[in-house]
Amino acid sequence: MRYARPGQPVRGSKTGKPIMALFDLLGRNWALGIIWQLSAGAMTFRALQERCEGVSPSVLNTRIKELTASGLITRGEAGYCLTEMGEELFALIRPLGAWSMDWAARLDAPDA
Amino acid sequence: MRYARPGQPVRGSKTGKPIMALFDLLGRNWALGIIWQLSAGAMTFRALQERCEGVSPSVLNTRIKELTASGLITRGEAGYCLTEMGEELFALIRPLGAWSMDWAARLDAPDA
DNA sequence: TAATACGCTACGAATTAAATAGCAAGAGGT
DNA sequence: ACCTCTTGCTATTTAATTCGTAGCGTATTA
Repeated sequence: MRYARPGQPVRGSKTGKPIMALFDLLGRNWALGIIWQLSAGAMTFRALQERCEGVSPSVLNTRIKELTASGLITRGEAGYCLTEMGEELFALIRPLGAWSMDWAARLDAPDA
Repeated sequence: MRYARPGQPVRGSKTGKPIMALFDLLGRNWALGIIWQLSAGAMTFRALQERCEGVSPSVLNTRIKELTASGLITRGEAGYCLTEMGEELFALIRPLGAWSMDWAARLDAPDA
């Protein structure tokens, strides 16, 4: 398996620029969703799967491995959770929650 | 083609929550990279393709349509560019640039 | 002992992306 | 008119990813 890591070429990025490695990592199905859900606290594999609307275990497992290798999540006593870096990243993407609601409203009423 | 739009079920999201629709949209290959590159200003299809490390035209074209339908990018005189909403979104993800460099450094030296 | 929850793995099918070639339209020059 | 170039994009084939489902092995609880 090929993991997205800064400093080396990754899928879709021949330069290995950190931001492109990050985009490659996050630009996979459910990667952002997993971080988002884990921000609520540690949870088991199956709880996480359920929160991610029943994503298939194979995809979930793959994402977990990628995110773990990238130092964003880890597995503790209470299940999977964000690492310190993962919490930092979540703090950055957190505003997307509020913004997405604005976005949704404006897509419904483009003349706002 | 099935576009990611808030308010209705999308790929991987049966609930239609705005944040999940957004994650679905951004969680596709090159979606984030395209927004990132367009923040530098309007550019032609081929210029954008070149900046995205030679992404295939079919993928680029698909992403352009999705992002256009979602109101994040548009096509003006000088080529493709971010809409007002696109600029807003970029402002939110912009901090990822600096953070990703920290992240890269800490992955190389985990004992920092 | 049975039942349950757990973290996964296997595998075929479906979807998505990549790679490459090339077309039609427009601009510009000769 | 003709050639050349750029542009936006489509077509086609092939590769990679994701999905959906079934189920295994272990641990815990009843």
